[in-house]
Amino acid sequence: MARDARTREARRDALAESALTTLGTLGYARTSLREIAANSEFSHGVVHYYFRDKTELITYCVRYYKARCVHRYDAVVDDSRTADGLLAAFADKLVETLVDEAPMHRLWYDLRTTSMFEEALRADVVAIDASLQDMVWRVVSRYAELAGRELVVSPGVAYAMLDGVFERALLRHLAGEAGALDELRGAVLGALPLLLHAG
Amino acid sequence: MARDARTREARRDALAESALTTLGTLGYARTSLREIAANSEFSHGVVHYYFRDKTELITYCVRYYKARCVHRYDAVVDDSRTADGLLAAFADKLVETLVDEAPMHRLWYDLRTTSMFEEALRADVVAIDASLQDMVWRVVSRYAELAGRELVVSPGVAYAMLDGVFERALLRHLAGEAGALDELRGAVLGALPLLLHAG
DNA sequence: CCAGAGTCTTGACACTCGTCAAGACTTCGG
DNA sequence: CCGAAGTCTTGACGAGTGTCAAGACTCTGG
Repeated sequence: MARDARTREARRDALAESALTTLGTLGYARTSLREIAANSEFSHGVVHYYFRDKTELITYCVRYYKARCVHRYDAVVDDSRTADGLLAAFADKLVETLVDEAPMHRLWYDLRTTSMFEEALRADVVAIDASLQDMVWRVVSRYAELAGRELVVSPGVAYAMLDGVFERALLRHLAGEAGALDELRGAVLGALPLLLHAG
Repeated sequence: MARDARTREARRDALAESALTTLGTLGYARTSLREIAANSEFSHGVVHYYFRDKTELITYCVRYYKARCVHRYDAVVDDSRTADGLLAAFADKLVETLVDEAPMHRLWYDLRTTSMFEEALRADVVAIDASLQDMVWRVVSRYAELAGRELVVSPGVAYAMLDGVFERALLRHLAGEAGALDELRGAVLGALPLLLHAG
């Protein structure tokens, strides 16, 4: 009989979970449906039972991924009581997530870059990028508020700069460069104050 | 008879040229040797006459690409006589190259991201990244010199921040967002002064 | 308990890929 | 002008891909 819609959604999520694991390991281009299925408890044919095609699965994954990462630093914002405390906590959290979720982060950069070539991904990537920008802006603007000073950059520029620093750290970390994590922490501690108005 | 070694090198360069065009259009993952050959005056089999395998061709392309882009802003550095003049010229040049060579830039980001998954690319990517960092540092340090002030960021951080801003602008430009170019120019004009010591 | 709807597996399809071998074409020294 | 060395094309191969259809399995309502 018709299975509960909730169960069906659970199956889709389970496949998305396996897909994200595979994508984080192999990257977007080298991930096949058979490999995703092999990393799950199902066979390769079942994918087309729950998803129309590969694109729909990937898109579903991307949204699934987004939902669980855009509030990663909210606790830092809520719990910090001083500008310096927020800054230190944010830097530490960035380092932590870079290490703990390196595959997911490189997957995100992979998807974002791929969207420069494949229009099918573009809309979702742009939406996630905006969410990440908001996430960063919550941190940065709270930081300015605690410091009692104005910000001299727009949300987009603040996000772009921090993202550039993070992407570089991820690349170096994955390349096995030992100093990458400390450089990330130091870069954030040094860079965020620059975004505040001198007065 | 044995063809001139110079001619052989010219063939390799011609293939690299076609490969770069194709890579810039389709991206690393979707570029096949047949497609590269189709964009050249040769047939698909000739690739293995001049290159051992696909990896060697790609690697050759990457080095070929690097050689012609890492001195892109040297004229800006050499010709500018004031800090503000250098800043404006640099911002304009960034916008210009983003527009004129968008496919090459997205290819670079594609290769860099792919190197997070494929170790074969990593060494070359790290080398190019270092060259780009040097290129940016030549601009930034000359800017500080002309301004008569010290820089408060390391070469790595300066590069990462500018690169983040540029990558974001490229993404938005390719997505058809009209304001991307002006935002890039404005971001650079606003951000570089922040890297100078206040005193 | 059993018929049937729902779920999942298996195997096949058409296609593309990198690679390579066989041979045709080109060029040039003798 | 001929033969050989160099250059290039053609066609094939095995592997891997997304997709889908046919059937086996599972579970539940009557």
